[in-house]
Amino acid sequence: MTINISDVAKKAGVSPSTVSRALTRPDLVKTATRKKILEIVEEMSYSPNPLARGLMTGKTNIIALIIPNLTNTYFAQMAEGCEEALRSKGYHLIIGNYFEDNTMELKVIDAFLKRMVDGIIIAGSLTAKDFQSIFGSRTSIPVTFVNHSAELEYGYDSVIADEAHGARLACQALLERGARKIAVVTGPARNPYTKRRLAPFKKELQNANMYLDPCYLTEGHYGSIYTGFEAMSKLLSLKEPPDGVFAFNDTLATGVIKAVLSKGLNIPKDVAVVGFDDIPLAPYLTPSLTTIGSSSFDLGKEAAEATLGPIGNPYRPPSK
Amino acid sequence: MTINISDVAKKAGVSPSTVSRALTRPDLVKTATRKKILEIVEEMSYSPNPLARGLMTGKTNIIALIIPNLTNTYFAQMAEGCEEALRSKGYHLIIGNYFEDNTMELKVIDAFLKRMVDGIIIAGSLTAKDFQSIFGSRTSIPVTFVNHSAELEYGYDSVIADEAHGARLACQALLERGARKIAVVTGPARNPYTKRRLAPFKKELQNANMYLDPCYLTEGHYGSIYTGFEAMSKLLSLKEPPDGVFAFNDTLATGVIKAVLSKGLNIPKDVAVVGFDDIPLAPYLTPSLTTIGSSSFDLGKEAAEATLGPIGNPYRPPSK
DNA sequence: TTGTACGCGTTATCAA
DNA sequence: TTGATAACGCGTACAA
Repeated sequence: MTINISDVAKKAGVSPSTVSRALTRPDLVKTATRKKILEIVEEMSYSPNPLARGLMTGKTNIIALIIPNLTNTYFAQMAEGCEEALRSKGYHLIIGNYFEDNTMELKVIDAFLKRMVDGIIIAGSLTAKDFQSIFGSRTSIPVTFVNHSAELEYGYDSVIADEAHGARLACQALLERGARKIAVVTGPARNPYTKRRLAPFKKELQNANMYLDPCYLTEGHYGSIYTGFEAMSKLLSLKEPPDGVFAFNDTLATGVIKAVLSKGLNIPKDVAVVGFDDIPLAPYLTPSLTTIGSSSFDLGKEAAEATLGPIGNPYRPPSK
Repeated sequence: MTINISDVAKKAGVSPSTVSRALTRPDLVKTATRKKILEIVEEMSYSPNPLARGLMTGKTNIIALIIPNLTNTYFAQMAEGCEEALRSKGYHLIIGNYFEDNTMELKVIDAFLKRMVDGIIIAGSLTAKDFQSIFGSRTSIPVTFVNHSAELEYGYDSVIADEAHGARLACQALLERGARKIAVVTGPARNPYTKRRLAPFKKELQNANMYLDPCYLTEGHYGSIYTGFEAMSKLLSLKEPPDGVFAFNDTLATGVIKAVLSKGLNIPKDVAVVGFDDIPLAPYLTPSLTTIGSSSFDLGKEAAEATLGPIGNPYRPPSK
């Protein structure tokens, strides 16, 4: 049926092992033989069966990415970053979208461990601590956490955006625009993104001798524009509405802007709005959304590279 | 190291083949033995090595999705639809994003064929005809085309949105809003999406005794908000600017809106804008974008189901 | 530098 | 209904 290594060997007048070597460790094969073998490989357009190869090496050349959803451009970009980095090294990206359902997140990871992926990138809600206690005994493949800060102590790699810096910049941006009654629309309080953005933001406010009034602290959901709309609507109905808002991601910010405009207010004259993350849409929202970047594409790329790091790349990537 | 089928067999006091049967075709095994085997499987938390299994069966339980990018929510939703459908049947989705580069599209498909995926879903620029002539001889796995209309004749499945209907609705929506000088911002002229939307739109215009003035026919790129902005800016600088615009997807529409507003014009009073696709962001753009739906999530789901159809599902999906 | 022989973990075949 | 044996296609000791 499909052509295999012995077919090539026969045609080249060598043994299968020599073909194998010519493909995986060319330096072990005499130049002449190697050249001939590679020619025939080309000619017959042979390519090694990855399943058989995997069975021997214990590798699948597949990396899994765990994310809450794909329609949030933040994660879509991250996936693109992963894919680009992986492909250049002959690896493939398998998607583990858990649709914002934490129970499903565990099932998805479980399935990937069974599937024997070569590495896992977790940009989800699971912490290294929990991963350790749930899956730790079952695997020794590299796991990289994205945007979880304290994972190193558990022996996992971690790639994080400098969110503290971003949060401080966001605060400064609002102050520069003259905002004095500053509110925030955060994601869920227990979410690590939220924590890492809120604390430095508050601290920066204090540096300016201000503080975050508790009634200006509202909460939405990172995946839902609507919750941003709701939160901002509430803020605007206060007897003393804010004149500056920091939305904790651009999804929320989109809802915030909608709420402001639907009350007939002007941005940034009446209310200044600053978001986080840098989805490509941002500059085209009307009015333009001021956003603090934390390129998720780069984050994904770095996570992929970190994951491949310990694995190395024993086989040449599919040439051509 | 990792536990295998003989370990289970030994503990259960049966042969490996019986364990295999108990797992893959339970009806061939006596109830008592099966029950005992499954218990032990559970107890040892054994799960079959997918590589070895694949080597025997010739299946990987992986389906590839070919798309131009992931940051366009249209395709992100499609991927989500695919993944949901696949996971429920024990399959996995591997991402083939070709970053809008048609040369890369071919390489990506080539890589997947080598990887021995069980099926391919192509939502890209490649037509069935070209796929046939380039890869036809190399594979017998099911291939499903998304939004390419004339693929059946080449023996491939095809899932398409009813774009003609959508285009007609878009036209009607503009007319109802009183638009009489109607322009379009299309994607690339040779793109199949463009073709399938443009013709019916023109025809519907004719039904209203109007026609599409060539100078109102502008072209952008489906992946770029900015080209929509540019195209619309051009239209607005005509001595007789349009009072209604059909943008061929919501990415373009976003740019179009930005262009209109930046000229100080009002939507929909001065210019009515209608888009295509139904990205979740649309209702939150300001002003709201009128959009004709063609749910890409469902499209992806249906494509996945069509792809699995001929494959069937010989193994029970990873239980629990 | 190359070939032989074996093993990776599973399913398929066939006989019992 | 079950077990023994032979594949699947490859990489790797080991010997030559």
